[in-house]
Amino acid sequence: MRLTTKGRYAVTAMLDLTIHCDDKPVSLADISQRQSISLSYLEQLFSRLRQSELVTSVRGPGGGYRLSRSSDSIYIAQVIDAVNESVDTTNCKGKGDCQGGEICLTHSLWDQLSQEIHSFLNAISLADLVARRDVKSIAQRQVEQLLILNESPQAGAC
Amino acid sequence: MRLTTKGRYAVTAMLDLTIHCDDKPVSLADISQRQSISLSYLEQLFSRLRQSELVTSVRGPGGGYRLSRSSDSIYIAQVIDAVNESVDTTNCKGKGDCQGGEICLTHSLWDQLSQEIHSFLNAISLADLVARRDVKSIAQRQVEQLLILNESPQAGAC
DNA sequence: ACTTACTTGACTAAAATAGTCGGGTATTGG
DNA sequence: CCAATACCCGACTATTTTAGTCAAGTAAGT
Ligand code: FES
Ligand code: FES
Repeated sequence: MRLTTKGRYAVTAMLDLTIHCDDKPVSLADISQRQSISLSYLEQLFSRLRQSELVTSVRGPGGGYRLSRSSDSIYIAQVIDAVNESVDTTNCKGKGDCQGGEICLTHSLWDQLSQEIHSFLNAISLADLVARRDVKSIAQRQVEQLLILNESPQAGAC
Repeated sequence: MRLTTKGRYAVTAMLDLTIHCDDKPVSLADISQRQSISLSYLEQLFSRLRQSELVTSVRGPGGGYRLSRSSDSIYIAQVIDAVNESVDTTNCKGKGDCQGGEICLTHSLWDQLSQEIHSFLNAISLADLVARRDVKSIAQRQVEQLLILNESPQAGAC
């Protein structure tokens, strides 16, 4: 099992994408600033997200990324899977051959745990997260901090 | 979050300890053979398990390790915590200061997931695992394989 | 004494993480 | 057309973690 900043960044970026406009695509530079994630790293992550068809891209000036479908049909587990290749906690990738081809003592435990985690993350959509009170207020704060920092008078709060 | 072979080995070894006798202490050499885990690595793990007071040690010939208390009051989460320092999935160790001292967008999600995993692993005791049908039969297989391999006529199946 | 088996600490090869860097290519506003 | 924007892609790297090894002990039983 791996759940590190890679997966966290991916979910954070997708959430930022969900929050900021359904009309115009969002550039990685914007996400990078708001979420304090390195631009180059974001590019790497979005390459995977695009391959998994969670986002679509628009090139050229004014371009950026868009969710490929409605935010209530994109689940956290899918985002993590896209960048992190599964939340499997078994050692054998579910095959049951840990101990020289044979199943090990604790296989069933890890198998069960994996299912538990997966169903938890698969029950939460991006839309669910956006609806949370704390997420709303943090997003608000991030936008305000950025306006102060940039002094850019683009008041277009979608 | 980290859940790697370190945690898995620890749980496996503790389970082996639970299965093999409540009367005489179990040596690491035995566990090493049955579970195919390097002896030196086991020593390292048991050092942590002993510090967390999950096992007690007996030195000298015939010595080994014993569970420090009844197997139905040792939970998987405790074993993993002992070697793996928590199954926390947040980036901030629960402090909420990911983003330059401020809380990040996804903190509450990871916090919730951590609690989910912890309560799952904290609801399963070593005794619960031993009672499982698959665990019983795998343990049986391991003992038989070892007898064939060693030709040691210690028929003392506790 | 001698052997068994725990105890401790330092060391290491290999892998994964968390990025960076440098060049592309498509699009569009002027 | 042209230059700026912003996605696209692959290679490269420092750091950290994992998964161990190795050596030199110490305590206890026979
Ligand atoms: S984890 Fe699946 S066989 Fe060991
Ligand atoms: S994970 Fe806790 S603040 Fe970001």
